[in-house]
Parts: sequence; structure tokens; C-alpha cells
Amino acid sequence: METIIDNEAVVKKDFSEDLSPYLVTKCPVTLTNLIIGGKWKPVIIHNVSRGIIRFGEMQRAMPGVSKKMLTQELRDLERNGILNRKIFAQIPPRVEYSLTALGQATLPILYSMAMWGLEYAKQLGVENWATETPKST
Amino acid sequence: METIIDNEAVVKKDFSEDLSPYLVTKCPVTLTNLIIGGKWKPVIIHNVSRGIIRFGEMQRAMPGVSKKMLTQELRDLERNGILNRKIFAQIPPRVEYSLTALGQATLPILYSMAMWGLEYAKQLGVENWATETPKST
DNA sequence: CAGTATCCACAATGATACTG
DNA sequence: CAGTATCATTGTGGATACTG
Repeated sequence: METIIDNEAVVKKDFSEDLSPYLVTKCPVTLTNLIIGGKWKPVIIHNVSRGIIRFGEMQRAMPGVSKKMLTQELRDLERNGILNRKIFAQIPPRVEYSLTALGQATLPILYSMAMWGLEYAKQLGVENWATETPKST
Repeated sequence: METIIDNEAVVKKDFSEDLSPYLVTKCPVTLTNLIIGGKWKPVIIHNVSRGIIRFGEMQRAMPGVSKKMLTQELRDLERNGILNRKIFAQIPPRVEYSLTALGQATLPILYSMAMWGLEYAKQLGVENWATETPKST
């Protein structure tokens, strides 16, 4: 267990995220959206919470995501204090992600979103719609 | 009260939203994000819920939003069964928005997001950060 | 008042190749 | 394995002008 870096509970203030929409409106929902919203971040958080904690398995668990996007979103979440990133000094490299306390605290949000989404899909019968599988790296 | 159109409880299946991300992953959180996620939709829903129901007042209540974006987001929400749009046949025109049952059901999500956002802002002292006010029509 | 329509800048993402 | 770097492409949203 040769941990090199572990940013446990360290929230850095050099956000890459542009928080100006929140700073203008002071709307806390907007802030939450900026930190954990978007196409991939909720899925990443959910995956880490259920034990998918390495880069490779995460990519396999997320159809349609590219390395570039996944890296970018993981970095955002780390920088904003949602994820910890643990690097093991070995070859081949090994990295493991985990949720910070702030990250854990988002799970109820994801849960209520999931409940609503299921109900919505049921009412619309969206589950039965067809589509083509996309490619992507 | 000369109502012309009222799409009460009518969810149309010609989504403009591209639901393919959901159709690929079957992730209900992703679906919820597609329907009520993004920069403006949660704010619109919140505003309607607290009585801001006309186009003009909504735009005034949302610093930084353009007519184009506001119109687009309102149409999305209407088409996806979150909002009703009531048009009064008078000059000057008058339009009023209201939440459908599905729309009402999203309020707990917004609430939990707001709670998390407040806690996040408190922990980081984000409230005190400075910014310049943007222009926009 | 409550929108449309058009044009366009640039932000966001994809594809591909390379690396410690 | 877990990324970076670069270029190409797409998408998103802003500015502006017009309308019933």
C-alpha cells in the first residue's frame, strides 16, 4: 500500500469550473448543478459509490464516454472536493477513486433523481424505445 | 378568461430532447438530467413553483438568461410534460406557465439539491467570492 | 408582451496518436 | 494502466433584428 498522493478532505479553491453563474444568482441549486451536474458526473459518483473505483473499469461501465471526457470529469470532481484520488506507485499504474464526505452527501440527491426518472420512464413507456448503439472510444 | 390552448397532463412523445444517452445506458438519473437538468431548467421550475408564471417576469427573475434560451427551455419543459402553457387570446399577448403533476414531483429533487448547495457553499465560503456582473439581453 | 429567425463566435466533445 | 496532447468537428448559446 504505497500511497503517493491522497487529497482526503482537501478542497482546493482553484476550481476549473466556472462558478460565475452561481456567483451572479446565489442560487444553491445552480451551484449544485455546476459541481455535480451534467452528463457524466452523476454517473461517476454513483459508480464510485457502488465500488467501481478504477479508471478502466469505470470507462467500461460507462458506454459512450471517451478517455478524455472521463479524465476531465474525474479531475473536476476531485478539484471540487467530491472525489479523492489515490495513486499507487507501481507499474502498471494503479489509481483508485473514493467519495469524500461531500461526495457521499450527494447520494440522496442521486437517489431522488433516480426515483423520479423511473417514474417518468414508466409513465411514458420510454424504456421500450429503440435506438442504435453509438461507437466512441 | 379566454383560454386557447392548455396542454394539461398531455405528455407528447415528440421530444426535441435527444434521449439517446438514456436509451443507451437505461440510467434513470441520466434521464432525469436530460429532462430537468442543465443551467436553466431547475431555476424555471423553481420560479414557476413560487408564482413567477409569465415570460417577462421570469426573464427578469433570471439574470443572464436570453429570450432565446428562456423560450427554448420553456418549450423543452412543456414538450416533456413538466410545464403547462396557457395562452390568453388578447393583445398584448399573455401566457402563463404552471407545473404539471410530473413537474410538481421534481420539487423534492430541487430541494435536496438546494440543501446540498447551501452546505457546500458554507464549507467553502463561496458566498464571499467576487465577480463582475455579466451583460446579456 | 411574448415570442421567431438568422447569423456566428467559441465552448464542448470526439478521434487519433503518443507516453511514463 | 491511466492517462496527455493535438487536431477536427459539433453543438450551444449570444447578439441582433423582426412580428402578431
